[in-house]
Amino acid sequence: MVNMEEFSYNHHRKSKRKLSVENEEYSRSIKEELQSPKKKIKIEKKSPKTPKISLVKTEKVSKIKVKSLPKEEIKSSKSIKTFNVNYDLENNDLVKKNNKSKRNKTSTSNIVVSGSAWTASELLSEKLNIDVQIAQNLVELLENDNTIPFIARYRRDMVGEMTPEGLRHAKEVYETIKTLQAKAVTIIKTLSKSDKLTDYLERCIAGARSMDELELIYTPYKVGNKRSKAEAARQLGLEETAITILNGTDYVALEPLINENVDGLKDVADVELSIVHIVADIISKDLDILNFIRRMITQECYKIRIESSQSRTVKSKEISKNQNPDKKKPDKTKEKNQNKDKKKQDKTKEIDVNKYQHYFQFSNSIKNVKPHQILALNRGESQKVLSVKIVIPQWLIKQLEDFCWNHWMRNGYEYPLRKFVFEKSFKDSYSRLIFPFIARTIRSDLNRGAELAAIEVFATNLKSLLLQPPLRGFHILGIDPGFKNGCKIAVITSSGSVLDAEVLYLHLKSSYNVPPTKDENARKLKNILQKHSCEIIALGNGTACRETEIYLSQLIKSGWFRPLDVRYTIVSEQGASIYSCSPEATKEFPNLDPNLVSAVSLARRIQDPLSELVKVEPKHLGVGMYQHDVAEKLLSAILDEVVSECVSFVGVDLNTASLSVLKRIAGL
DNA sequence: GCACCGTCTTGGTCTGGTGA
DNA sequence: TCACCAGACCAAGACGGTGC
Repeated sequence: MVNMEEFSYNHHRKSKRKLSVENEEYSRSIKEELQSPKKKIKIEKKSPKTPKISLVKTEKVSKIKVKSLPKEEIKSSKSIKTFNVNYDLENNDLVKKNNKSKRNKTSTSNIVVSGSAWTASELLSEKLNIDVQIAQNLVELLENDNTIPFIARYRRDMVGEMTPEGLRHAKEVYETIKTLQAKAVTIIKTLSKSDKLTDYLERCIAGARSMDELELIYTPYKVGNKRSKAEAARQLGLEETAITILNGTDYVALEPLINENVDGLKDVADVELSIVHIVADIISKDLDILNFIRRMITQECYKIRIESSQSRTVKSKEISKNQNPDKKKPDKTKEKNQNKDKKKQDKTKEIDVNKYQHYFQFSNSIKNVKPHQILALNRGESQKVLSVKIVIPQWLIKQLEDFCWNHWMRNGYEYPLRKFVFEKSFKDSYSRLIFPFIARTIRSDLNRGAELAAIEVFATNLKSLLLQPPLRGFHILGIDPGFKNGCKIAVITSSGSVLDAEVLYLHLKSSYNVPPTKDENARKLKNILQKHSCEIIALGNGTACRETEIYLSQLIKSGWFRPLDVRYTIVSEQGASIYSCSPEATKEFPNLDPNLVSAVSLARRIQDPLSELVKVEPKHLGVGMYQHDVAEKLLSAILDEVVSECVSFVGVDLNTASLSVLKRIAGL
């Protein structure tokens, strides 16, 4: 039997919604009233948009009025009892007791009323634990398309001196709230179209404070898939029988239902199977079960594991590699399968399978698994190298089964058929519906968390990169190294204008005995540096970087550049070539070869990193973890904000700033 | 702003292969 | 033969682009 206390619902709003002891009896009776289909609830809405709803107790419990009231009044009034029942421990108890009186109903009637309706600013204030007024200001600012850097810099007083990081988090929460609102509207529309919407249900939907909660309320009302087994069984007219068996309201015999001319009703086994499909469907969509599962995932996350192994495709590829083709002649069926697998294997052909070696026998609890591991597993899975699965311990499955048993089987007539159908249905429901649902929920939760973590890492790295200290007041020579096409070099002034640009071959020749000082290219390099009094070299870190570095260090060691004191530094080339071919670069350097533009860009990257790096799209700067696996839209939105934030932080000289920098100024 | 279309994602189910 | 598993398939909805 399930110990309900183990599953006390650790909800962040628990304190707000907890059912007070003095209200328990009252709430129970209200709940029974609400669940009774015969009695109607009178609803009075003062504001047509977002009514604040509370249930007002009158003399007779059967008369319940829903009234719109100011928040303070709701809090202070003793005569008015707010109806804040939800899925916590007390409530589960409540639901159990109510079940006795509602055995004949299907699970869809068992809806638990949520908190009162809310406005975006109220929910934002609640979720972020900030003042309602600040939340309201924030919502207004965001609604008016003010960017995070702008708010952080010029509207700080309105948002309680929030940091840019805090504002970004607040914006994310606000976006979620907006999505929640939109989803609630869609659900209400859908339900009203199918005539399933009641005032009560509408309030529940409007009061849902998270996607999970909304999903829980909506799930029992989702239209079944026409192709599903349960729907097919319902088409045979077996739903009523299935519900009677599940609730145990009567003895049922299957023989009278047999019809030899109809598929699914041909014999007792057929009828039984169809009933099992319906019961399995009811179990998987029951609100209390879904609620239990959600708590199970939250509270037992240390016990639920995510595991990965080599995919079958990779395994079979390895086996076929090791096997001697002459030794065994493949039979026809195997040949057919091999052809089928060949396509899949081709996909993994070019992927370095060994990259995923750490994940060939990977196992971790979903609580402890790291975001980068989730992203790696996802990538491995999408490349068909890994197969990832969620593992739920047997005892947890047993607990779920016990919960289901207590939910339906504790009451009603006991007879072997009922017991048999329930056991079979639970097995079917778990394997076909519940487990895939749990796995999907866990994976999507983990993915969401991992994506956010990856974006956060990206944003932090980008910020550090952009805020590197500049090296002002020097002439700088940039080198974009290369073998076949030579090293592209460019000298810039202290203000970034191009003085000289050409191609030299700055690496040791095949005959290593020839010192670089005897090389014509070394002489040319020396002349350029002396001509422009340039002592700093920015060397790109791409192809031929090491060879060019050796060449330069040998020249410096031998005192080749004297009397100049030449030094070099290695600069990241990420995005430089993309920028050099962009329309912006063509506009800036109309007469310069794009290859030489990248050398200019490298020199500018150490002279004024921020001004140069803002010209490149943040995602091309290569400072992110699994950046190609996260939602591109969200990533670019956040990175754009980080860039604006950095530009605002450093400040801009309007007379000299490029268009790319001016575009990033907050508020412009 | 709206309708339309194609593409992608998600949820649910089925099918066929594998190994005990 | 059966249970289990991976992958394929399908339907519905979401989303983005395009044209009016």
